[in-house]
Amino acid sequence: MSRTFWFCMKILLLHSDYIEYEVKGKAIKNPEELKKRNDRMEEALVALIAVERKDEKNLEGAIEAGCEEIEKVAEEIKVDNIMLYPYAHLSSDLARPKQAMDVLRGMEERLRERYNVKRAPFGWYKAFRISCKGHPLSELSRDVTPKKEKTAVEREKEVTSSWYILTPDGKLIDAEDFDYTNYPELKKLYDYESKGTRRVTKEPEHIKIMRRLELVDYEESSDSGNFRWYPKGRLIKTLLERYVTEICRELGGMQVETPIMYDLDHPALSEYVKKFPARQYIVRSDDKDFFLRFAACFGQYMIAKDMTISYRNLPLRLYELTHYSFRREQSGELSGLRRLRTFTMPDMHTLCLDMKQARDEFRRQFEASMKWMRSLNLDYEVAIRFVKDFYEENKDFARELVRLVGKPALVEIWDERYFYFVMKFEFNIIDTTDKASALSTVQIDVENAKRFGITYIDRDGKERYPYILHASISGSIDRCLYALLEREAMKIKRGEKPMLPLWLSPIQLRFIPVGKEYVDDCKRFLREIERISDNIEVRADIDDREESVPKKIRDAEREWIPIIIVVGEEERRSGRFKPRLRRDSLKMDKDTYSLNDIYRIIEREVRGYPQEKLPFSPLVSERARFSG
RNA sequence: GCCGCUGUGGCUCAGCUGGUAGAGCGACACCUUGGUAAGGUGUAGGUCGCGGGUUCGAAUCCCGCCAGCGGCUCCA
Repeated sequence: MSRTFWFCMKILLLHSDYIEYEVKGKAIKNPEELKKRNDRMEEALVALIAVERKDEKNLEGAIEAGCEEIEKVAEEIKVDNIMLYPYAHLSSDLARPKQAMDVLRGMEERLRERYNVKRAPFGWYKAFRISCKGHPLSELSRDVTPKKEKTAVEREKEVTSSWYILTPDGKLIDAEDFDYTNYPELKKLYDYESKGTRRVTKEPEHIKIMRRLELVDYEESSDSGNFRWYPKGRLIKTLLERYVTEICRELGGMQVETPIMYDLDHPALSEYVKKFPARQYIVRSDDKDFFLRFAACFGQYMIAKDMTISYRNLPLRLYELTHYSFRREQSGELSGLRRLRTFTMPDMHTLCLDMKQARDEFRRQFEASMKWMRSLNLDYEVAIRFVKDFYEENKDFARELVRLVGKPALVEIWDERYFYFVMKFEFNIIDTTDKASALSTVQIDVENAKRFGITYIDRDGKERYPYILHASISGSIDRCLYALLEREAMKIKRGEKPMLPLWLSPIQLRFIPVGKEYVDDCKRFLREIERISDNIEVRADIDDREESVPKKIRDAEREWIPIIIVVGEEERRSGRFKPRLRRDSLKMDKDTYSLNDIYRIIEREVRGYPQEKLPFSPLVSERARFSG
């Protein structure tokens, strides 16, 4: 089973008349400090112990389980004396010395509560003599599986969920009884979230599209779920990153940058990370293990705990674009741009004075997320999740959020809290295979301020723990591209032309000369557009290849280019054009367009969004192909 | 991670009751000098995912591995 880890400490138990040893010399570089060079114990249960590498993942658990085994035997054979004796030869996969010593010391301390305990020093060669009693119970070996703290996943399983639909007019309806006639996608979200079993499925459409459009591709020489981004894909990603960063800064986020890896042994971090075993990439450096961050939480907690914060400074927001976050998902869980092992995500943490302030900030961030989804022209389904008690106290707040989005939302209520938050929302998009994926999300965290020692000084001069909002306004940037492509793929199925929002289109405008003698005219038009634009970068290019006009139009259409202009004698003479406009909404009420009209169309669509130049030569003939 | 399916030129795929490879697109060259979704001809390009095995001989059969997709699981 993937989530069960057998941490094995090896113990050999001997019931002895006596044991004695004498230290001879160092066995490791930095052995334990010696208190005695030799020692002896009568009528002792001798525990020869090897702490294994796997025990390192849960030192406390190893100590506890190891002691339990020893106590069980001590009970049976009725001894009061226990000798703990480090004995490396029982294992070929030893823990590192520091960790092993910690375990042995921990066991000594705990056993001392009920027994006379001696412990042979760690890291020394010793001569020893044991007189074993030889009765049936006098020689036992044990593989010890430590006590394991329950993971969040396991705890979640014990929590029961209730599902409802909350309508904009404030009605909470059992999700099974809701009439989904006008909300087919909300039904898909509910089915996916609550039941999650599907039969007929195929590859999601975005995978072929992202490769065909030369946006993103697999990278076989890396680990699974680590992709390469071609210029057009990187351009889109850059624009998304810049825009979500703008939104977060407008919300008051102070942009910071934090390390991508953290010490696995850090007390507060490890306690937290342990709840998600085997979800991390581990990087080894000298003798230390580091895990790669799966969000920006840690870095920002570490900053926040060292800050001097007054109640007057709240709400206080730290923001970072995690380029990258790492989650070592199981191989079978990876899927195109939907689920990666390495991805980019904005992560903002807002420290709040009290629950009222937390709600106010939550609402602002909820609205910012709505703005984000609108900018990407994405339809989404809203899920809001609460711990039951918290919902009871915040019913009005729930209604308010649903009123803001103006459509019914899926509400999940947990009977108890299994994780760090009391409430969260997500905006989910439904893809071509009817799967739901979360994009924007905000959570109210009531636990981590205490765990990480994040405090502010209140009016009365006392230290208090703030509530912490975790916000990812866009969700994973990679996943946003997945969402864009999937939603366009659905349009293709309905017979509509796919198109990215103009501000994200790698090429917004293409000139197609009818013959090579018109390439110079196209260049002239291109310069003219550039001259007209002031703050806007119009991404325009020229298909100067020696191909037929229909062929070049076909290629431009297949690239989803929103505005295509054929240039020949007519256009050279008049300076007026008959553009192919991919969406009716781009059209103006006229037969022919001037360059100025074309510019105005683009400007209208991209104003207020980040601007980037064309990421390659404006001459199509000069560009190499990246993939199919 | 487990189970299933897939893996053949840059891309999409054919060939697979064993006799060492084909097409279309793309690239390149030439012809065509084009008016709103594929103009024509030709050329080059392949350790048939990787590693073993069976066989006189393996893209084809067997075993192992890797990768992709799907299902389970999972999604901090």
